[in-house]
Amino acid sequence: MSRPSDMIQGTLDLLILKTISIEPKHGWAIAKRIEQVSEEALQITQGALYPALHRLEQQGWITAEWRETDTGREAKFYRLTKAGAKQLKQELAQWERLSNAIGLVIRAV
Amino acid sequence: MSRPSDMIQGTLDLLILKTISIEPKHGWAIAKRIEQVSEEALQITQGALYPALHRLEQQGWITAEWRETDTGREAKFYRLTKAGAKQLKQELAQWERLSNAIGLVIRAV
DNA sequence: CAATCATGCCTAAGTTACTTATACATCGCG
DNA sequence: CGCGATGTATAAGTAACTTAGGCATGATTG
Repeated sequence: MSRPSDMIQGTLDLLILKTISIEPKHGWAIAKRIEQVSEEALQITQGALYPALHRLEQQGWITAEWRETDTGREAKFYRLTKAGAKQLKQELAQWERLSNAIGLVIRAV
Repeated sequence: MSRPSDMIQGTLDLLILKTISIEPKHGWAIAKRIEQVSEEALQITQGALYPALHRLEQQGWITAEWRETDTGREAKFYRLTKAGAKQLKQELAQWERLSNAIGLVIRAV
């Protein structure tokens, strides 16, 4: 038992891609940003975050580079690739399509 | 490889509960109804449907009864229990909360 | 009248993306 | 100098799918 969680399965990739599309960030900052923007409704655990980042990197949708953070430590900054931007667009469209569809069902009478 | 699918993981229970909350239905009809109401955006495969129904029944959220369909054949009609109605309410609230949160993230600038 | 499609229920094996738990390192602070 | 915050990472377990079957009956059609 684990549900209900503070995640909708399969949306993490979308959230990550969207977040770094605005500005490259390191993993920890990506998670914090998503949590903050969602008003703490979404919680990104590290066990979900890092595997997702590696997944996205392996797909060629993001690339990593070690840089220094504001706080003066080394961290892996991720940015979108061109393929990643395309993927983001697709995942956004897919999300809109499916979440609207669910809306139709749950508001049906 | 299987994604992207025509499902958002974890929402099938909600869709089923909502659908039979309007009127008891048999499995096959539930799937057809969801597909129709969603304007074919959602596709419910039988491999997802029947395990979900058994899951929900085991949780005590729905109960089954063999009855005759319009087309004159025997089918298992499912209806919501009281606990199921409560569960539906919770899952609706959870969906609203999380899908809104995702909306915040994907519309952030 | 036989074949095929639609209706209806079901299960097994494989995959994916989570959860939970753990490990490790550095920095700032009291 | 210990502890919380910052930062990356992996392993084991699990839930809910996908894919691919199987089975039975009623209706349609060539």
